[in-house]
Amino acid sequence: MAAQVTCQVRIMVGKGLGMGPGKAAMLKAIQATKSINAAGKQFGMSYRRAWLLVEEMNELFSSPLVVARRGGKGGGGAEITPLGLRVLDDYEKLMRVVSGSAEFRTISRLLAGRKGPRNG
Amino acid sequence: MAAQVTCQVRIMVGKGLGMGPGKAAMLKAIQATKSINAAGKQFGMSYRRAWLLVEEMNELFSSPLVVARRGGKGGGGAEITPLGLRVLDDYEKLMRVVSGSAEFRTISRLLAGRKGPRNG
DNA sequence: TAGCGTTATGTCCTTCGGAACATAACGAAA
DNA sequence: TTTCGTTATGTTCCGAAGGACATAACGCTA
Repeated sequence: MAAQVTCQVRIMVGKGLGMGPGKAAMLKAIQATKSINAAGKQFGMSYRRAWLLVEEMNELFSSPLVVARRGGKGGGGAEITPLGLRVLDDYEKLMRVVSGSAEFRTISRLLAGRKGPRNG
Repeated sequence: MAAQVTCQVRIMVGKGLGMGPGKAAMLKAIQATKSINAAGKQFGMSYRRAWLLVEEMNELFSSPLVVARRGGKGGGGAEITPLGLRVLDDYEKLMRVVSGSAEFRTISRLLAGRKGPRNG
């Protein structure tokens, strides 16, 4: 069984990560679960790490991608803002552009046809 | 001064990195310098690390992307194979596709217009 | 044959990202 | 006012990745 060949796109701000697969997945999961905690758990991620990702995203853009409230019904929750939705949509479109490109398919084919079995 | 917004593409094989910015840069530098050692130094990289990158690439594809010889005139050297050249070309084309896409420009603009100054 | 610069490879050490754990704040509902 | 689940934040610990250092192999050239 050959390991799957996939691609990732990272948007860098200076030397740091602005937007990537992890943050995008986090946005999507928050959109679905309305909770930072629940979203993080979908990836086997500690709440702390999930929250730090959200914090990072919110700091990076001119206005937050995620708003959260604590206390109250269900203990609290979170949801993505219109800006968050827009960024998420654009990122996913970009992923489709790359995944569907002839260049990716070419490299992918070359990588898939390698010799021995590898981990992963 | 706003930090520069750039993008990276990573081709993953299973959980591991198949081709990315570092390996592509390494390929390009070897092509230019005909030396793993000299190529690595261009990025302030130890010879060991540079060689490990090459080793990894050669193992990943069905045939090597880089061939090296030791001893002889100049102590030895390295160069990229036709397959290496092809992979490098395709990767660079893919980078241009992403960099030139409307989606990247959109996210880039949103990131560039953020609040406080950041490191990087 | 001695010298030189590069490839090839092993070992130790440091650094850093993330995991694990702990704790406080919050506000609706019972 | 007690309970509950979530957000918010600090501290400590560990493993993996990379850097530093050491050494051998190699083959042309002088």
